[in-house]
Amino acid sequence: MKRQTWQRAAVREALSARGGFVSAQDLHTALKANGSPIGLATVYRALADLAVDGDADSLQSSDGENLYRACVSAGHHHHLICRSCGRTVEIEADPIEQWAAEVAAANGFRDPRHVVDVFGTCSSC
Amino acid sequence: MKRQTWQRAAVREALSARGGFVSAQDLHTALKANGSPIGLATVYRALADLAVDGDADSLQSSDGENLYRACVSAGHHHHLICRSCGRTVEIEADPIEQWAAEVAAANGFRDPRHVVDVFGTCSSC
DNA sequence: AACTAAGTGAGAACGATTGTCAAAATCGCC
DNA sequence: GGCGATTTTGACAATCGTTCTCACTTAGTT
Ligand SMILES: [Mn+2]
Ligand SMILES: [Mn+2]
Ligand SMILES: [Zn+2]
Ligand SMILES: [Zn+2]
Repeated sequence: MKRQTWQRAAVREALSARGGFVSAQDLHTALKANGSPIGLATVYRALADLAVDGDADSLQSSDGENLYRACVSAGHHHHLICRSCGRTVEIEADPIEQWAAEVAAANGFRDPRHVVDVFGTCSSC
Repeated sequence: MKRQTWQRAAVREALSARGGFVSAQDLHTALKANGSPIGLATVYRALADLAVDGDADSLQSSDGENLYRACVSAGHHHHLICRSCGRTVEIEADPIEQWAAEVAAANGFRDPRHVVDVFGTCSSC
């Protein structure tokens, strides 16, 4: 059974406090800066769990880091991410969902998953 | 000026010989298995150059590896990739191109780029 | 309180990628 | 063909994000 620890709560809360996407390392640094003695490995584990449970979105940055963000909308969705400041807008992509399913089926691919993220420069940047 | 070396030619050729996406390490292993004394760092450099020059597609796998593939169709396109055997189909995504541009503009994002890849299990797997 | 399985964390280990730098190879030129 | 300036190579070290190890702690149960 999954146990409730102050560490997981702290990660959850720190992630929400941050607006956009953060790396595990940055979140760990932020937590320590606030006096928390939480371990780095624990932050990694908590974030991975949150992502699995659908409570956080995750994506890899262009330089290979895994970034996490407290999920605001439930269910499947995609992201519009500012490549300068990290500001993120969650977007629906109804036309894409169907398109992905169709193109997979048309080529004999089963169990399709897709990665659809749009990067750009936001109006503030 | 860019010099022509047998190493770059070998990487180019090995990449074409492979059908789908390969990691630098795997391609290096394949080259060595064929008797080539090429160095690993050189394979990394050659692949990066090919990608920059538009002669190879690149993407990061879900576990963070950079994968490369000899580009067959010129211009912008997307991929349908078998997560089991790496077989890749290049696909057009006309509906997505327009959708991405629209959703970026609607949210005030400039200079939009998008990542659209569909993963699945191909009919042979 | 006692028990037990799950969770934690400091540090080691890992793995893909990049940096270093002396030796080797390419290209333009004579 | 030979020369020299410049680029490229490759063995190896270094980086860096992430995962593993394992002794210790703790949540949840009885
Ligand atoms: Mn999201
Ligand atoms: Mn392609
Ligand atoms: Zn921005
Ligand atoms: Zn396949």
